[in-house]
Amino acid sequence: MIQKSAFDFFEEYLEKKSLFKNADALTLKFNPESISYRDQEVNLLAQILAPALKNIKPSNVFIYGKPGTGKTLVVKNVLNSMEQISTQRNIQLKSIYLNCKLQNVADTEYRILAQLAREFGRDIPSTGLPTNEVYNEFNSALDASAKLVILILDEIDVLVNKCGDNILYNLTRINESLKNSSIAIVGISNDINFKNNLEPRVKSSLGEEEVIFSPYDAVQLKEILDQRAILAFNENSYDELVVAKCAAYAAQQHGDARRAIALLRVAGELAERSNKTLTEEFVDLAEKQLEKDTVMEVIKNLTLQSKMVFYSIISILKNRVTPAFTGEIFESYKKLCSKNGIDCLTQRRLSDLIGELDSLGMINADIISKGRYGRTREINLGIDKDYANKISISLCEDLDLK
DNA sequence: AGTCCACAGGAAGGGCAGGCGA
DNA sequence: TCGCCTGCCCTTCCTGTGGACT
Repeated sequence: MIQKSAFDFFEEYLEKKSLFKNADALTLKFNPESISYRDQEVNLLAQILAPALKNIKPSNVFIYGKPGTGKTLVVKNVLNSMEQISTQRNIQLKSIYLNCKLQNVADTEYRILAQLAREFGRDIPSTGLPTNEVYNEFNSALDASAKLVILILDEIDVLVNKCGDNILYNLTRINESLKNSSIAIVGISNDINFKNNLEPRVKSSLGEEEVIFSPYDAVQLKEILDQRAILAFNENSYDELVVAKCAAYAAQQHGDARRAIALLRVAGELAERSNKTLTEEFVDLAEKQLEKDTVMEVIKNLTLQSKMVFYSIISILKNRVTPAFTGEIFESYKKLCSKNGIDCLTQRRLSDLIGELDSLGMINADIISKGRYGRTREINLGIDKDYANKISISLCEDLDLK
């Protein structure tokens, strides 16, 4: 048999008519002209922020809603419009967007301030300066710019959970020391109870306005997907039922439009690779694929010790139906470490790592009491067992375990 | 009602790497 | 080179906890 060369493959690929007309319409970076079912939220946010165009500091705003409900899209859309107008009319306005979930970028007080100071051209090292000094740098740069700044802190709950709420208090207090500028904060959070956990002094200095985004229902999701599908795919390249199925899947997951769009994109890519039109079967395959991609991505980013702990958990659970407990996982982990010459952490630290694996969804760990036999975590796998076994094999190879 | 177990999880601090200015 | 600052990972020490057992 003559082997097909990569050259032939690419030739064929270029000749073939693609399912996609504009695949970008199904990506996160795509910015639609209008945002369906979010008129109220757009108007409310625009009303709150509008004073900035007259150089009056607007109220701080908190935006709540489940993932994929259009929060970030709406905020970016409103601020784009404001920036267009401010450029046209020479209004001194600047918006800065920071995602507090981005590790090593904006996930600590120091890093956020350093990023902000850099936005104004100040050269701040990634570590080394006292936080106070970075505050001073940012203050003076901001004041010198004589601009009104709207600071968007996306996933603000992640920041506060990690670093406490002091940073929010300090950011709101900056205004007191500014002569020529001011700063307003737009906080975006997936956690609707986020503000309840803030200290009263922070709450009073921060939360002046709130906008709440409710989840999309299946009908709304379908219409959103319909619009994107028309932009993304060529005519007759997909089955009408595909969009409905993607919408239904996403509606089950608290109306997450982001997930629905990703599902449609992956289903399209799978169909394209199979040289077929996009039908319902590819949506099922895409759902499985997305699930696996998420898990693999999480595992790839785990530290060595977290991988060791996860491997120990899979090893214990793979051959039984009953859950595991912290103590036995620690024992198994210790043996694994000593067998492989790896430094063993304390049980205290292991407990934290189990908590982290739980919050990542890799395992389900519930605290239970076994009465006289103590209090512990009851641990089950958060992923499919067969898939966990495959992961355990790949971890074994990755870590070169004996 | 008191005891006991097997942890959970908070607080404090050590050690390290990376960066700065003197 | 040294002292000082940061973030990060980790340990040690400690108190708290829920329910079975006595």
